[in-house]
Amino acid sequence: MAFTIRIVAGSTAPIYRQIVDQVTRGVASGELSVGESVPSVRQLARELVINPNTVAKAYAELVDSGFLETQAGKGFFVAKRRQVYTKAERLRRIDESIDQLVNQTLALDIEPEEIVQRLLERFEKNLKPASE
Amino acid sequence: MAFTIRIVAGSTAPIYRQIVDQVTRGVASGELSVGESVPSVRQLARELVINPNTVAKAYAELVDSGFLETQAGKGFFVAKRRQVYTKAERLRRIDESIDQLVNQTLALDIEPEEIVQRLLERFEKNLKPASE
Amino acid sequence: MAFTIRIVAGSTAPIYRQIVDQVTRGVASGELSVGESVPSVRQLARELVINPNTVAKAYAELVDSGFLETQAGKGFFVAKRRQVYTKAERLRRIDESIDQLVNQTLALDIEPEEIVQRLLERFEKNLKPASE
Amino acid sequence: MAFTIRIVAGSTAPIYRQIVDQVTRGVASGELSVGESVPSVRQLARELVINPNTVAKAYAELVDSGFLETQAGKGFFVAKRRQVYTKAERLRRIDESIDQLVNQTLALDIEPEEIVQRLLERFEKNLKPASE
DNA sequence: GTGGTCTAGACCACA
DNA sequence: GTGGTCTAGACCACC
Repeated sequence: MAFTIRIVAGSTAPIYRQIVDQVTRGVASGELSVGESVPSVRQLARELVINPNTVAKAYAELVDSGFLETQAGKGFFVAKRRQVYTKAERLRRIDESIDQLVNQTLALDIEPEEIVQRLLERFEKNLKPASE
Repeated sequence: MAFTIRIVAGSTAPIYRQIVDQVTRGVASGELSVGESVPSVRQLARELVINPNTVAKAYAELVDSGFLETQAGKGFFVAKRRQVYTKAERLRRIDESIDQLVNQTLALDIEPEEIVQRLLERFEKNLKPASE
Repeated sequence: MAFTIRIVAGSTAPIYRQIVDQVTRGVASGELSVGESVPSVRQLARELVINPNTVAKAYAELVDSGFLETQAGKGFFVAKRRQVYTKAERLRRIDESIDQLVNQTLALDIEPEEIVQRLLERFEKNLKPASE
Repeated sequence: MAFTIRIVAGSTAPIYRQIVDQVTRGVASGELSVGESVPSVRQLARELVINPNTVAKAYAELVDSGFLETQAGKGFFVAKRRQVYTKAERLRRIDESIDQLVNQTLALDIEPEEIVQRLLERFEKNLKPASE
């Protein structure tokens, strides 16, 4: 079964980010297993009707962050998971996102409980290998 | 003690965003009370060693979202708190922040439980008008 | 025929306001439909012979009030119509315009009846998707 | 009975505008009659705790638009009403305000009927010599 | 002194 | 090519 990636046109997230996120999730959820190949840059670009540069950029970032490996002439494969950022660096980055969420919660006058509930729902939806 | 704003150089958040967030927090936490003035555009720009336009952009956004009011020739003042956005619009905006947090969590391979815990800590710290 | 925007030099309204108003009308009248793109910041700036920042400021306001959406690197698009502001906030904003009209009417010594009549005419002209 | 002017601190309208508007209304409503004197610049500035320049500027505009006359060494008096703008010019100016109101009505998705009703209320309230 | 608007031009991220 | 951010500096209205 081929791993499929979908681009949401209207999304605020840039296309290359959407690709990165979906591959990341595929690996995290186990839908993509170590050693498995992902679509070639050109093929995925054709499928999604986007610029190959955009796919290449996404894959480059995935290689950089340790999710993919490239084998010259053969394509991209799911890498053995390794951490590229130190724990401290990862927490610093995630804390910026947490801060922003807390700020928005205050700014929009929403109950923290409501935020936590929505966050948990989102985590559940994204962690199970979607049947969709 | 005067209300102070600090810009973090290494942050991914743009300067004007950092100003918006900190004033928002100041108002939400009660550190800034209704009718109180905030530093003038030029003064804050001098303090932070940034361009006045950058401060003006941040303040304009705060006026639009109902946190500040302006009196031409006199300055910006903390506005009476009011609900500007519909519930649907507020959820739409908060969901963008939640999505970003979920994506980062997966991308950085951090346990959702850890995120939720950190978020709860942050809420506690920010919702009680800290002694700080 | 492409959607065109015109700037009136002698107007008291600032340029960016004129752009905001005309795009708003275009969307409200249906001349611009959902998903359609508006001229790029740079192109419109060239056409109107104004600074790109001025266009950007207008577009940013239109995004904030829910009329446009942005896709970085691709442009601005007409957003699906949604209610962004609470009823109270909308009345607060419209009352500012009403106040200004009443003040001008008194200052210019014009009969209120004449104002009401002109206003009604204007509503009729603008609310039916004109053949123009 | 002295003619009193009140300044609303939180208003978006500049102070000098508020003075101009209130004197204009006083004349239009008949509360101030031809030949009657208005408070001196210095006295009004003291009363309102504002800068005398601000009062002077307002009075200058009222003289310019024909509502007041000045008699050297004696003060300012309500002038015999005369029109300083041509009818066409007055309509052009008022039309800008009408346009803005129509735009806001479209932008905020408010029923024209509601606008007309609020406008009429406002006219009524402002035309009768307020007992307040 | 204050804010509001506009220009010119730079650098970056994204497609 | 697109938008997003920031700087530098101008001119105006208002206090």
